[in-house]
Amino acid sequence: MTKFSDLKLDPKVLSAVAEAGYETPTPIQADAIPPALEGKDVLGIAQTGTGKTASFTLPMLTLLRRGRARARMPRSLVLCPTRELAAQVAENFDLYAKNTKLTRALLIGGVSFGEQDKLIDKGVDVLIATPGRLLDHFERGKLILTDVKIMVVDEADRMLDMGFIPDIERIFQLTPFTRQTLFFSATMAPEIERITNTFLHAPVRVEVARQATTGANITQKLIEVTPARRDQTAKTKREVLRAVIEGEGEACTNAIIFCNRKVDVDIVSKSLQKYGFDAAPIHGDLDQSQRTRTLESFREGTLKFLIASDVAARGLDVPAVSHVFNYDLPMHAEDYVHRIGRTGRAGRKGAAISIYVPADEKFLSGIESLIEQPIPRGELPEGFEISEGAKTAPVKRDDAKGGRGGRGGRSRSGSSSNGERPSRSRKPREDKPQPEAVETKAPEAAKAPSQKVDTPEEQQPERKSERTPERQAPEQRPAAAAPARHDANESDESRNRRARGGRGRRDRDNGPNVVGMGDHVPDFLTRSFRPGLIDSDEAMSETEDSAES
DNA sequence: AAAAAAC
Repeated sequence: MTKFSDLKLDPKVLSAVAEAGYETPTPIQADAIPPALEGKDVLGIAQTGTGKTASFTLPMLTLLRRGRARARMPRSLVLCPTRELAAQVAENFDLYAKNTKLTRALLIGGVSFGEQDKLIDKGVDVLIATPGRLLDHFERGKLILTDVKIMVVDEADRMLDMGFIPDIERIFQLTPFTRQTLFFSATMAPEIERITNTFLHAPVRVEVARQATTGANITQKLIEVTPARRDQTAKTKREVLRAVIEGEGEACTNAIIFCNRKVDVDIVSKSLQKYGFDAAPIHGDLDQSQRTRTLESFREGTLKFLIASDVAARGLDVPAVSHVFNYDLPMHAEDYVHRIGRTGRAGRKGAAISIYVPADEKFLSGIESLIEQPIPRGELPEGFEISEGAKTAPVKRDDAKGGRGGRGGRSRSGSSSNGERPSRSRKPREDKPQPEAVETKAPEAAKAPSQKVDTPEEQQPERKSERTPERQAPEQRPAAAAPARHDANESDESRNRRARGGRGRRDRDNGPNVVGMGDHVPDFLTRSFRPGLIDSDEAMSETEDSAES
């Protein structure tokens, strides 16, 4: 069997590989490294998790050992679709270059130019970049690409998905025709084919068998959920998520929870935090520094639950994730494979549990036909019912918590988006028998305290002095205690809701009184609800709105 | 139909 030592790598590079504990190359490494070392173009068709990064890093370093970088003229270029992937490649580079004097710069967005400029000016051997920032540097005249000897395109199909192909073509054209190109893609879409035909010269095609789409060591499960009412879908899914996580118990050492939308990443993350889970969000709208920090702590194991958009679906190397949860089924079947591929890596066991609602039917059938098998249906842990079980909320209710539960159930009705007043002025439950509506609300409120009701309070002690959280259902607290970023979401949502129907409805209900209501509103609010922060904030803004209209 | 990436 081939060893790294058989591969004609530079001794300094080889020693770093050995020091990192690697002896035997993966198939793609064994196949791609030799032609790359010969200076040939390589077209690698491989998924992430196959050892792709080293398959271009090691030959690059070896080839670059001859020669030196000149100011502003990098000698090689690695392009990645996301900042995190670029950072990861940079880490790999550091690892394997540590015994050499080769230098690199990481050019990604979201961070200041200063440091990057400095490195470029000094001259680096390798630029690792996302396309936008690279072109930005170029357009500012900071960067000369005519000395690029080796160019790597990583995750080309994802670049395609993300609309980067024009940028990639442009960058290709800025580099010398004589460069060596190493090009990696998980699939060969027609557009990818076209690019490779245009920019690669007689490439050696290296293909690793498609990852068993669903690694045998990954246990998959699908939890079917039918929410009681469509407008409760999100809340129900959060309940189910918590139940499923808790159902996994100790087996779940850490997990990535995927959502399709950034806003849901924030909401789910915040919701889990509120229930005492060690959770943090990651998606493209967050500060790069926060993204980096969050990912770092997740890797270190100090963060247990990473709530993620598909920014984290592919390529992120987090060695030991015990679980992947799909809060949303991905819309693209491919992404399902990528997402669950975050667990069960390196031969470890993994579990992938997905939440399914009827609206996901299209996505599910796409996934199941891609992986050529049905995802085994699972059940919710004890206390929950599924399938027809319109409400997945537990039917049982802990009497000891009765008072709190009842109260929580009531105040929760509109708490999640500050929609108290609109929903309150709505004709009560005209579409539902009242008892049922009550029943769907009370159980969660009752269940929540039985879980970790005290934890959120411990986590947010600074709020205690301002309000009386112990009298409020957990679901209600965070809106006030939430970080500013999320508050913005919440208030947007509530603003929209008011704009759409809340106020209109109330106008109908209350007639002209509404307009002149400003001074009276606080009174009715204080009588009907706890005068918490949420309510008074809401009262303020709505009062102002009303006064203007 | 959504996310990601430049400022």
